[in-house]
Amino acid sequence: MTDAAPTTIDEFRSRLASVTDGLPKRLRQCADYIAANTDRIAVSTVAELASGADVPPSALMRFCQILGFSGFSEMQKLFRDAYAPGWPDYTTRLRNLKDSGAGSPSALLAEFVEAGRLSLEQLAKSADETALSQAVALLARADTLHVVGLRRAYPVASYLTYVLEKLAVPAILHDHAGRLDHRHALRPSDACIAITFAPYSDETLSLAQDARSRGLPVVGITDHLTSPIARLSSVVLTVPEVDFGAFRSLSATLALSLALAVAIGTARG
Amino acid sequence: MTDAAPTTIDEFRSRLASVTDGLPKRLRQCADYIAANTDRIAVSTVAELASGADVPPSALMRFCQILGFSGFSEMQKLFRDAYAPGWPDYTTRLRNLKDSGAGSPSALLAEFVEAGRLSLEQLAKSADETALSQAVALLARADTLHVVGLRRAYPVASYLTYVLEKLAVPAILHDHAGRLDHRHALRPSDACIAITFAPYSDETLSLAQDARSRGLPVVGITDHLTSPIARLSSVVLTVPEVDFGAFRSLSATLALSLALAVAIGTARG
DNA sequence: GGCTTTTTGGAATTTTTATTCCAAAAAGCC
DNA sequence: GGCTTTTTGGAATAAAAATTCCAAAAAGCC
Repeated sequence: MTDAAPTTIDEFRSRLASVTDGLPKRLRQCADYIAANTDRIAVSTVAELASGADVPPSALMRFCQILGFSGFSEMQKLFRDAYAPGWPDYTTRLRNLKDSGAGSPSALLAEFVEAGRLSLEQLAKSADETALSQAVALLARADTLHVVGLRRAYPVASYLTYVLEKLAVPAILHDHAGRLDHRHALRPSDACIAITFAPYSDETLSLAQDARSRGLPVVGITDHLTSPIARLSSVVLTVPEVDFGAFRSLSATLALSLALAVAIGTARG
Repeated sequence: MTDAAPTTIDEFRSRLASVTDGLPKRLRQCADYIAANTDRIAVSTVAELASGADVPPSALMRFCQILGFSGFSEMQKLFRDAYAPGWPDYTTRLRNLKDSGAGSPSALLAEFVEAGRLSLEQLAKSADETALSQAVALLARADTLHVVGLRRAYPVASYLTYVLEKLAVPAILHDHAGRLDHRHALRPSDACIAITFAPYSDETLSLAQDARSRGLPVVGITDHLTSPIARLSSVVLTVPEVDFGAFRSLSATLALSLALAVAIGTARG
């Protein structure tokens, strides 16, 4: 109760977690609200936070003291010092880039950077952890992984295959080079990763279909749960990719693919 | 002078820019300091900002009014409210993902998302606008673009080629499939884009060397100005890609490549 | 160089915000 | 059910911050 005040945000979080249980009703409301709105501490007043937590200001004051601070101000100082908004000089710079005129290379770069960043943020927010774990489990116990992705999904498919290979996971990239078809390489103990975005590529769907009818598990990486690949897949991973102009950044898709590959590599030991 | 107060941060910035010239000494100090520290407005007091700008608090108050606000508090409100969509649940969510245990798929995803985001931010901060414009100019007046990038640079090279093709810019991907070599396709009126990261691929360097000795302009996309591709290039674009584990996110490289491709497409009309 | 206008700094004031304290309510205990 | 302890809400107070105002200084003008 009279411990020293947390001096870092990580310390703050663990203190918060350790103190939350065994707190009376009102103080618990404070703890819950603060945990869910940690980011607003730096820019709010006691009254604002208290009303958000639906408690009187005095309750919130007491709560700050329970965490070890002398009062609200001391707690706020921690967050104000650490405050680095999602736009330090980064946003300023983006703005400068864009200001150099619509259509200029710099402005385009700014747009694509922004599209990539948004995609990644949305991925973090919307990623389905359960599906991801299922996909890893499924793919980790397969012998060989068959990766397919064409057109704009091709860079992802090729990188995924590259990383899998580096991790000593047997993987075949079905790239349709020379219209050669390796679908007879699909063995029942294998698994398939199919990547496709609207407009969905027939060749990709066809390979997934083939894998499915041979009894291979199929993991689909696509843009929506309504994508045609969904019906063919055992597990579907959706990626909310933000386009700029007609082109998608692929940042989110690559991040997801990398995570998938490394998780598979780890699971296989 | 008595315009309405800015209601968005963009508006704020342009107001600031338009008002800065023709301001007396002290007020100008305010303008400069605020422009450089916009991000701290939300979490500072008048006194703190004033002392940062090395002016008395009253000067800063006057400055707020010149911008159209009734006072400092109104200006601060703009930034405190706008802060909501910076980290709101995104950072919390990332944290949750990571908390699910080191090595878990979710934790890996969080790491790659973070690596990608950092890469993009650094790219925005460090991008060399001049070099980018030069590269676009050089590539826009070439007949055919020869794109080369192997191993981990291959996904980038392939996507770049895909996008160029979509934009009706003639492009050849030198993918070394079947060890076939297209270097005789290099014509003096063409140009070359070579992408390579440490450890630099010999084949990529060799093709760039060839292009150079035939008098083609070479644009290098690489990790450092000291990269071996730099000596072979007419223009070098560096990308500060953040790795996680042994693998790079490629987000920044792809964003840069996309911007390059679209700028070339636009410049060619 | 004197006069007018603009700019400046700081002290005084007002407003807002944080913090304390205590009586009432609730919860726990015998 | 009465007694003790804990928890709570709100009014009172203290502290801090924002804002105003004005006299002095500086700059501009004739």
